[in-house]
Amino acid sequence: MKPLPHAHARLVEQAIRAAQAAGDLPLFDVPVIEIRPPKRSDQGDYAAAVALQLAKAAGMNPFDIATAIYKHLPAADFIGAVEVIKPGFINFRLSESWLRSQVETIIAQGDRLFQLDLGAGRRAQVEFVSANPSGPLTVGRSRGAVVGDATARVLEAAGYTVEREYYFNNAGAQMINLGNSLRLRYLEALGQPVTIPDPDDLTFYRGDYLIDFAHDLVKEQGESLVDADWQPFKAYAERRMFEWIRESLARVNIRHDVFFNENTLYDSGAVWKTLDDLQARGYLYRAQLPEGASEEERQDMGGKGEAVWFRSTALGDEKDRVMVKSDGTPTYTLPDIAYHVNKLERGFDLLVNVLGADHGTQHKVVKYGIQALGLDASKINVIIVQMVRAIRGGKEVRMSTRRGIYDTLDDLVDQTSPDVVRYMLLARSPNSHLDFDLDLAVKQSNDNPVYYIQNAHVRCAGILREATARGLSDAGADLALLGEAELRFIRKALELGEVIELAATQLEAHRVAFYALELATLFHPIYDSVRALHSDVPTEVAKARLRFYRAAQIVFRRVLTLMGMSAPERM
RNA sequence: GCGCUCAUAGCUCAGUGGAUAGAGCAUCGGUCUUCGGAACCGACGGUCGGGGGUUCGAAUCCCUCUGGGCGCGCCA
Repeated sequence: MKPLPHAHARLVEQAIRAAQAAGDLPLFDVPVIEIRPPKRSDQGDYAAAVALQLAKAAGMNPFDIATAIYKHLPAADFIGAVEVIKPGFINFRLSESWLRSQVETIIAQGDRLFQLDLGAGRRAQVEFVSANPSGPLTVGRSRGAVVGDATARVLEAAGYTVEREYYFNNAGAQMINLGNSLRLRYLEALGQPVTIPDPDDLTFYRGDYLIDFAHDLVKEQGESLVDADWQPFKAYAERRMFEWIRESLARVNIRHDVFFNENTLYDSGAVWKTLDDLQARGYLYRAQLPEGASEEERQDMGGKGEAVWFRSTALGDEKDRVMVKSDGTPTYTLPDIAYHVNKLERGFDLLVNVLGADHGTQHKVVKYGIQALGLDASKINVIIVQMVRAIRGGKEVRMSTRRGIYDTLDDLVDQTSPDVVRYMLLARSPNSHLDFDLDLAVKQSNDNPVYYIQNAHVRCAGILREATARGLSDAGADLALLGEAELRFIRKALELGEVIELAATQLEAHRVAFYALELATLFHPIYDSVRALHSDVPTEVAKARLRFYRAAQIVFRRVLTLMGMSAPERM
């Protein structure tokens, strides 16, 4: 099954060429033809504005162009009627008999409904979450998690082979800080005199979970670690956090295929090789200050030793970036570039990074790095997910993992449900900010679009269950008995193809969430009036309607699954 | 100050240069001999932040102003 706009567009394109050949239209390059459902149903099921766009190129008035296209339009089984309207719109209406037949098509497709082949089996990788394992997964991070997973699902539906990857960021200073923080808590748990740093000391992680870890560690290791440095503590904290984050993600139905460990980039030498390659291409220099540093910067940054700088300004960056600090250790950016080199080496055709807004600059530098190495940076696509602001009691809760202030995904799931959380975090354009009112989320979780959508599925399942109990089968139903309301739903259901295509090509998985709500909004009134098992309904009509509900159930299940949500049989 | 991003109904938000800008929630008023009820119907609610521009056509593109968020580290 292909999205219907393509099918229409092909007809229009053929018509334009035929009209040109016949001399009804002048010669011009045929543009990409956009077909879409109009806002109002009396304007047809699909409409083309191509004649208006062509007016200038063709030197004709739009209505005459539309008429010429109409005249040469080939026949097609899915087309019912075509109209040319005032300024030059061409409005298509789907054939009713064809629509009826789509009920069987939908049932036959089942869980592969609108499984597209845009990806043609090419390999895509979606990297998301990729949080430092320094604290539990926050609500803010969870947004990227949900968006990332939904994007992966949409790409799968579009025909890509998708890998979900978590870049496990376990090298670097923050993890050492984490190890040191746990070490303090460990000594504290042993009753040794320790001074817990004050809240402004951001090298100390103050979350209570480290206190729990410390007590567990005492149970497991006793006093054997009193003289140890940060290393065993880092390793322990990392392992525990890793398990925790993975469990939290699993609760909302998110599972990564690959956990890519930053340390391996060091172990394999990839980090230093990337540095050498940048050097060989002439993009590095050693200096205390970046080239062209201002007097101000000289004063701010003077006194430090020589660092290795990446001349990213040569590629359009606003300033050069440090790759190796004056103490000889790399910044985060260098392994990140090495990581993306690694991704490209693994042969993915499409790379998607889901990042928080606070990493908005970082990915640009990585791209400059990839470019500097002569690799194809255009394969790297970035979804910037804007920040989530948590609101509680009408006030903003400033979140900070280091300070130990945060709302976790676990808390939210505990208070609502995995499906509610997924939907709330998905049903929003990624680049719009999200104010998450936690009180409201909990309070309204029973009066939520999520249940409205799921209830559509429940109702379909329920009626089919009841039909089975009554010994009524929908096999061989006469779909000619379906009414206008049912066909209206089928029309909308067939838009799923376009939704998947747009969501995949534009990397906008939230479209699925809004579409699902529209579909449910259309469904419930139909369900209310189109009865199947009522005693007034003749058996043949009942069978046709049951067939319709079977198709509807498949559509809802497909849509819910695309969002990573459950499709319950009962509620 | 610079960069990115956002501003659409009371609230939370959709809206791929097309025709009369849409949902959910809230509010108000109805439906329901319950069968399948987390349901249905209706009403209220808009200078698409302000101002210019491009276009046959702008919520959508460009400029500018205002107001939020994020970034601007030899942190990650």
